[in-house]
Amino acid sequence: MSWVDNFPGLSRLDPDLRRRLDRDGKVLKVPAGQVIFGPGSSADNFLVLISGTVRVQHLSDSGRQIVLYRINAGESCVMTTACLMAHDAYSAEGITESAIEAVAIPRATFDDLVARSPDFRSFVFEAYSRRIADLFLVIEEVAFQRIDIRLAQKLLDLAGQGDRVRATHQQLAGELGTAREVVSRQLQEFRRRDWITLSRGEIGLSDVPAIRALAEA
Amino acid sequence: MSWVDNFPGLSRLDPDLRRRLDRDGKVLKVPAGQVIFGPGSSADNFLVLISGTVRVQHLSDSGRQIVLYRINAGESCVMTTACLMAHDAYSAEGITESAIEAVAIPRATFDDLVARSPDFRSFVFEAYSRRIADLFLVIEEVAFQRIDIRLAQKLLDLAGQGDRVRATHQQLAGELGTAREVVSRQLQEFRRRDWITLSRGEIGLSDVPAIRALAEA
DNA sequence: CAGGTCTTGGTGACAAGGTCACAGACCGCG
DNA sequence: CGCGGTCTGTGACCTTGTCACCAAGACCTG
Repeated sequence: MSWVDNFPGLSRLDPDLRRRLDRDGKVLKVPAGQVIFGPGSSADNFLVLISGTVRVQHLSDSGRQIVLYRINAGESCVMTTACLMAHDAYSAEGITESAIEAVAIPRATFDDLVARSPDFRSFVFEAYSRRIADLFLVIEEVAFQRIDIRLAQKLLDLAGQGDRVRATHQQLAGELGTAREVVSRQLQEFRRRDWITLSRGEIGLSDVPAIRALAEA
Repeated sequence: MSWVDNFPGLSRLDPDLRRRLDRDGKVLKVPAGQVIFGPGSSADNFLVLISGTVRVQHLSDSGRQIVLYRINAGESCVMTTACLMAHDAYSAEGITESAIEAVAIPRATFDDLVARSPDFRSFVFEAYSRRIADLFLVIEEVAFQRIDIRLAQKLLDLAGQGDRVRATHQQLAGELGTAREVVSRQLQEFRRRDWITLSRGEIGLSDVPAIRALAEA
């Protein structure tokens, strides 16, 4: 039983290629809140996440921030890979949101696997496809969607199955690429409608159906 | 002499792989203003541009539009490729801005070249890197940059070496992902400062240094 | 040429969102 | 308890987006 079994896209690989992955890939554990890549740091590896999540965000010169996408367990950091391949500056940074386990696959092994395995190739290209779709969605939302709707979506997203969100207004603003004041005001409006309850660092969702209705408007 | 010679990234290929590209790649000519890919149409080819440019844009439900990037001669449509590989809907459309010549490389040939040639792999990954950087830039601009600065940049960009831009206000709005009225008002402001002259379908740049100063602010 | 129609551009009024300034509430800690 | 740091609330103001409508130019057709 090796980490490779956690990846649906990789489990079909040839036995000897799997052995190669097992042998060359180094398992890393990183605690929460660490910057694992960003402008400056150029790790020379293809990273694949076994557990935990990594938030990828962009910081503007003006100090504002936007979350581009999250890398979840079973996914890989293809974006960084492309930039590393092209020896290019990657203008986003990746931060661990929880403690993570990841496998670092050296560039040479990555290249070899791409060359030898159609399954590995489709693993890589599917990962690209998902990320690009994520970026398109971010552009669509930032350019054309109302902030109240985006905030409602984000609250539901961050709450998951539960009914509360642990985040400061500043953090929510960073998720959406807007300003803290805007989030504060929208949350006030939601509270006025009795959709949520507010306390320091936490938001309780008391009328999920109403929030969902707005999010899907 | 074949089209392959036009591509710096491909000219280093092995002679027999180049022959394979020559044999399997079909040269297409498409007139200006055609939609060559978009939601619905899923061409099963890796496209590479010999001449002309293709504008890739996204249409929102609300009828607004934004230009994501342009594919120039010597570049390829990697984004579509990733989505095709993953059998995924591509939510942007590509439109020829001029008459183009392109080479369509069948999926099987593409896959084979990725497997066999390190040079072809780096051609593909570099193309990804460039596109991803473009998308990051779009997100940064839409989310954080003022519209007057973006409009100034776009005017300089579209003017190229010349001092005039042939475009309607509506088209400029589509470039920037904003509304036509916003562009009209900003252009009025620029004219009030004697930076530009306005006529139907055309903008003359009379004070390029001033426009550049704003664009670089 | 007159009249109709479509495209393009201009503008006022208003709504939504971003910026700035500042105040008050809460938190942990000595 | 008092103090500094973080988090939240809010008013004023500016920029951007939306809506409604009009006018000028282009183009077509009888």
